Amino acid sequence: MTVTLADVAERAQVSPATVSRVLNGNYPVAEATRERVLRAVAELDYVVNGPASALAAATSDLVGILVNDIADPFFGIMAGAAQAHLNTPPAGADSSSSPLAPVRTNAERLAVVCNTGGSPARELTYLTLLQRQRAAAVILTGGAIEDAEHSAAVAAKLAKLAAGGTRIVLCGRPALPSASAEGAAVSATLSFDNRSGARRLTEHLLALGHRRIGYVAGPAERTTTRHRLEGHREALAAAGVEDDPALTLHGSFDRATGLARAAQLLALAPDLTAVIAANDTIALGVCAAARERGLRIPDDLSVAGFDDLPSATDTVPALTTVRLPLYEAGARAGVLATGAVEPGRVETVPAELVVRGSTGGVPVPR
Amino acid sequence: MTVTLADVAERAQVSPATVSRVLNGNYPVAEATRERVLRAVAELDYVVNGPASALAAATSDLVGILVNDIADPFFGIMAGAAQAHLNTPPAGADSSSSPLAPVRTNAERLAVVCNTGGSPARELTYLTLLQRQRAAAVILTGGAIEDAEHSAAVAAKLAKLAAGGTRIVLCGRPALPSASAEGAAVSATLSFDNRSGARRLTEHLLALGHRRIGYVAGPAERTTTRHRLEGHREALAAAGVEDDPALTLHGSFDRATGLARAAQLLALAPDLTAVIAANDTIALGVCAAARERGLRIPDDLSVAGFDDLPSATDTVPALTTVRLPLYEAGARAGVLATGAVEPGRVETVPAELVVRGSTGGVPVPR
DNA sequence: CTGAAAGCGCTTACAG
DNA sequence: CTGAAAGCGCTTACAG
Repeated sequence: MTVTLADVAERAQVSPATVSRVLNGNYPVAEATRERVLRAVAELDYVVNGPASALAAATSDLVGILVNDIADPFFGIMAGAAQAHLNTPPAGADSSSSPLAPVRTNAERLAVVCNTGGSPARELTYLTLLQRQRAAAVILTGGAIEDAEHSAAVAAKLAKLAAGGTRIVLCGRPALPSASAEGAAVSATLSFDNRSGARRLTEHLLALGHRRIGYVAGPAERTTTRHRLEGHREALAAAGVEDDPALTLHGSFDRATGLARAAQLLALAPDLTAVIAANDTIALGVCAAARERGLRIPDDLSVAGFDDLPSATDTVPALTTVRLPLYEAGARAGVLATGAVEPGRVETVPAELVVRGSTGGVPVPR
Repeated sequence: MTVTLADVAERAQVSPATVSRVLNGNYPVAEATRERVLRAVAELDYVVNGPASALAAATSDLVGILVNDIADPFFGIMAGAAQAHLNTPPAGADSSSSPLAPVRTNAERLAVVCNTGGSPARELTYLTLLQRQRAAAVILTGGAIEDAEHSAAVAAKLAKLAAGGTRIVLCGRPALPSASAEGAAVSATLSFDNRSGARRLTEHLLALGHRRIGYVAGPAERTTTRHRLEGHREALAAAGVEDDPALTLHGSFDRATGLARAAQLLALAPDLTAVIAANDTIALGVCAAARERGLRIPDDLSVAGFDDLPSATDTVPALTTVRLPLYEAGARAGVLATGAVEPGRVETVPAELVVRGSTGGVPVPR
């Protein structure tokens, strides 16, 4: 019923092998033959059978992109950028004029975004599914879960994936120990400089005179949460400011957390003059909590976020935050997932302080 | 090198056929045999070869979700919901206790999100790639491009996909003519009631006394754009209010469009008392433009959006908008993509007016 | 309940 | 430059 390669071969009066060669462009084929085959392909509206091709060639063109939350633009921006750069020709190559250029409509890599929803189990499940599909590459985005057992399971899975020829790229996730077998399996790591960014943000607040600073952190078990919190604490320690544990509250990386935790913090410690959110989305909730309490930003309360998502400029005033070049990082991850890199490469993505209107001086006591 | 089903069979002292049966749980197997096989699977850390399995069984468990912009939560919310409901057991089934329950870690469907970026060519490319993978289902989300040639190409492709056994679900996209072969190929359509929602929104503004209403529309060639605009115009016509073509400007569904177009509108027609944005993201840009011009919302200018994204409540004041149950719609699409439905089903997703602080009475002339 | 065997639709040495 | 043939790793009637 479905048209197969054999049908094309018959119509073009050549062997299946020749059709395969024309389609893949990996062997020389006489121009006249080539044209005959292409005409037959067009006439029969032939579409390669992906599984059969993947089985025979022992490779596939599937690239999996794992994200923690697909509804969060933090991940959407990275995933979209990665996907857009998966088929970027290596610089200098001019495939359009090469006589061996593959002609498949399907020469393109299929970038697929897999949403773990932050669940360790689903992360592993997706990795297995991608392993099963013999994916060409896997890009893991965002922070990792810090649970010894889970980390070991992921590392082991990545090593197996790599052993099977799948390229692994970490984007926004700390590098695995490079000495370990698992670390060596990772093709490339783009690690975000969360710690430095967070430190600079807190230094900014300290410079403005703030001493009582609330902190709404993300899930306790994520690397992103820990690194940002550590940067914050480093800055406090360096300035000799007490780090009151009661001023740090954990939650999810979402608006609801910001709203709830900020409300708690403000009720608990009315002397707070600033609240730092672990990311911009949480910061939106913090701003909402401040509004509910009738606090003006930044006159009564300074608020800051992290990431510099597009929404950071939609609050009034706009959010002071730490900019992470998410699009650029995602794009780079896409290139690394396909290009030829010597494994084990680690690049640090810089985090830049962006001061806007939501932070200001310490309110004068009334 | 990689462990195959034959290796498992050898270790478990059974035939490959038996291993396959245990793994798929589609044939009765003696309990003792079953256990032996499972032990061998675990010991060898066996992972099914997806392509081989798909080739032999002539099916795959890939489900493609096409989105126009993965960085936009409008799509992220739907895609995430769909993905989360792809493996929902049909109501009433209790698979956990069935002795025939498949034991593959990989029984799950692999939901993959494909980002077209709004490009017609990429939409077609992805459909071909999914066809090539013999996808179990394809969910197309968001508005369609209204270009006769492209529409025909998509419809033809969908018909072929369906002929190959792929289930097709449209979510947030108008139904194809049900009489046509292509329409019949679509398993289910969830069409958003954009027109009514838009009409109700404009009626709300008219009831507040607004007569000069600007409109920042989406891309001219998308169904979503057209339907929302038609609803707006219906309301104007019904109220006998002139529809000044100069007050409608087109752009993309993004913040930058809202900012630029609103600035143009306000410069062009300073007598505007309200601006409607085709979606919430555009509305954020409209609000920014109003701020830049020193206009207070809603005292000087009423602003409204569409979709009721989470960000709609982060503006100050919160955005009046039209709520689309995106999560619910995506979840339903996920269920329809896997469950057994008689093809051709069409469901309308209601759009509900949500009045918040960004719209108010007409400003008193000063 | 289990096995032997054919077949799914490609790709790729191996010859020529 | 082209073809015949083996093989990729599964699944599934067909027998028993």
